[in-house]
Amino acid sequence: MAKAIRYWLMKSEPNAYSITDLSKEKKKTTFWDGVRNYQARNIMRDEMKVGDRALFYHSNAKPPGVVGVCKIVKEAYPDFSAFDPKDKHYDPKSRKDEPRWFMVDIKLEKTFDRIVSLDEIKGVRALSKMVLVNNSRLSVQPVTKAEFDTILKLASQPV
DNA sequence: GCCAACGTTGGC
DNA sequence: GCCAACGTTGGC
Repeated sequence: MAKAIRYWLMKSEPNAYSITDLSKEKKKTTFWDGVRNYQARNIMRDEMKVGDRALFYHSNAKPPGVVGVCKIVKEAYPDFSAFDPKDKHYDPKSRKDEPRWFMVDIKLEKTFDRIVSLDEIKGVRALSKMVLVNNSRLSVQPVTKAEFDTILKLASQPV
């Protein structure tokens, strides 16, 4: 039997890159570059597998919250934005022969009819253990299947 | 724009 | 290896 898929949450500031931007991409697919946090990198590099699902979260938004679902379509490979001195996320310590930062490709699967806001998430008991609520700074984080399903259910219900 | 909570850096 | 200083994240 195939290994069970896993669930994640990935943050982006909509000012920088929103779910609408992703929806306009060719094949609705993009590479998740610019992650410069080791914990987040390790998750992408070591744990994310093709077929896994990720909640797409808008941070620094009004309101912040989950806005859709994506699917991992390509497993970790070197984040080339770290090699480009002109890139905002340039890191001279990452070298092509020894890359420090990695990224995955994600494909938009569904944009929610409504945002499931952080405020709402905080009010749901079943979601009180989410990493989002307890270690709010991690930009790529694990989500349990139960949490994932709960968010999907909320998104399908009127506010 | 503020600032708390983290993460990273670098001197020692 | 400690820890102060600094930088970043992200909610508010």
